[in-house]
Amino acid sequence: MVRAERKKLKEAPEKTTRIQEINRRLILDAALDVFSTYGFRGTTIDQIAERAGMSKPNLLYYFPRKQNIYVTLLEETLAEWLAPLAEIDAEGDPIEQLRNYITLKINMSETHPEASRLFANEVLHGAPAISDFLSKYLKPLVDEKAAVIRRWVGEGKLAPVDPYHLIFMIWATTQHYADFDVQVRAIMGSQVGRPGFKEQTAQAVLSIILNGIRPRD
Amino acid sequence: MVRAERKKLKEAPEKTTRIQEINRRLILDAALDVFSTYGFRGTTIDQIAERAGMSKPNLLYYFPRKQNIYVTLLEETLAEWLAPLAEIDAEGDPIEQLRNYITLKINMSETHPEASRLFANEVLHGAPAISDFLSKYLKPLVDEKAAVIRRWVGEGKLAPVDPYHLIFMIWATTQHYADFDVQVRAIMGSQVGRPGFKEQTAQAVLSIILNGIRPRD
DNA sequence: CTGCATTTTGACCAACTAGTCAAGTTTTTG
DNA sequence: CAAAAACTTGACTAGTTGGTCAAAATGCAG
Repeated sequence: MVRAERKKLKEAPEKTTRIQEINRRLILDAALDVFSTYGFRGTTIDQIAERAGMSKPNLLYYFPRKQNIYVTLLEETLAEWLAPLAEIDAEGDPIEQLRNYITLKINMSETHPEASRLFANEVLHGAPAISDFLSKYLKPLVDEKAAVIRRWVGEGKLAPVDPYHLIFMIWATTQHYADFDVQVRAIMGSQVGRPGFKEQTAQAVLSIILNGIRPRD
Repeated sequence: MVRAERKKLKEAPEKTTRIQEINRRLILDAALDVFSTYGFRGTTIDQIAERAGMSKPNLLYYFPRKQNIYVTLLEETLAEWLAPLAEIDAEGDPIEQLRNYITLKINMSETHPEASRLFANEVLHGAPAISDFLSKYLKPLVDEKAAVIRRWVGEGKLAPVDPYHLIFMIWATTQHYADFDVQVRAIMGSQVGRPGFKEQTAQAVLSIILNGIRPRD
C-alpha cells in the first residue's frame, strides 16, 4: 500500500517521453491549422486527428479534452504574438521604435497568419478562453507602453495622439492582412502573392501612420 | 387540371402576407444577434427560434435551411455596411470626403457592431458564403474608389499613398472597435462605455490617418 | 530476453442538432 | 360564416460528434 502510493507520487513530476513530445507537437501543429480555419466549434477532433496522422482515441490520450488543445494552443501562441510589443524601448527614438514594431507585426502577419486568425476568432467570439489573459497580462503590458508613448508626446517627440488608440490602430492595420486575407485577395488579386507585396504593404502602412504621428512644427 | 395549374402559376409572384413579414423580421433580428456572437457553426436553430419567440418547426417554415437565414442576413447587411464607401464623391474635397467616410464607419461600428462581427467572422473563415459577392460587387466598387483616390494623389491633393492600402487601413481601424470590442474593453475598461468615447476614438483615428495622407509641402 | 509501462485503436455510447411530418389552430376570403 | 389557405407545434428521425473503454501492440529498463 505504502509502496503503491510512493509509486504514484514518483509519477508526479510528469516526465515527458520522447514519443509524448513528438505527438503533442504533431497535434498542436495540426490543431493550429484547423482551429484557425474553422474556429473552435467548427473544428472536430477527428479533423485534427486525421491531420496529425493518428486515431482520435490516441489524440485524446494526449489531450483528454478538445478544450485542452485549444487553450494550450492559445497560450503558446499569444506570448510569441505579443513579444514585439514588449520590446518597444522607452529610451529609443520614438519614430524608429514604432517603425520597428509595425514592421515586425507585418512580418508576423505574413509568416504566421494562422496564429493571428486563431486569436481574432477567439476575441471576436467574446474571448471566453482568454479573458483572464487579457486583463492580467495584456492590459498591464499595454498600459506600460501607452505610458511610454504618452511621455514621448509630452516631450514633443510625437504629435499629440491618444496612445491606446495608436496601439489599436497598429494592431488592426497589421493583423488585417492575416485575418481578412480572403478579402484582400479578392480585391487585390494576384498582387498579393507577388514577391514585393509585403514590402509594399509595410511601406504604405508605415508611411501613413508615421506621418500621422510625426510632430508638426 | 388547367385550373389547378393556373392557380400554381398565380402563386409564383410569392406575395408576402403580413404575418410573414413580421416573422421573417423577428427571425432575422434574432439570427443577427446569435450568428454574430457564436458564428455559423456555433449557432443552433433552437437558439434563434427561442430568441425570436417561436418554435423551431415554425422558424423552419419561413427559412427551410439554416443556411438560408445566414445568407439572407449577410446579403441584407452587406449592402448597408458598404453604402458609405459608394458615397465618396470624386468631385468633393479629398480630406473632407475621407473624413466623412471614416466618421460614418466609426458610427456604424458603434451602432451596429453585430453586423461588423457577422461579416468579420465570415471573412475570417474564408468567406465560403460570400466569395461571389466579394469579387463581383465589392472589388469593382473598391477599384472605382481607388481610382478616385489615385487621381487625387496625382493632382497633389493627397500625399503619395497606395489607395488600396489606405482603404484597408480605414476598414481595419474602424471595424476593430466592433470586432475586437472585448479586447478594447479589457484594456480601456470603463472608458469604453462613457459618453464621449466614440468622439474620442473618431478624433484619434481621424487625426492620425488624415495627417498621414495630407500632402506635405 | 522478460516483464512492466506506455502507447495505440476498434467499437461503442450519450448528447446534441438539423430537419421532417402529420395533426392541430388561426387567419383570410368569398 | 364556412371553407380554404396560412400558420404553428409536439413528437420524431437520422446523422454527427465529443468522449469512453478494454484489449492489443509497442517501447524500454534491468
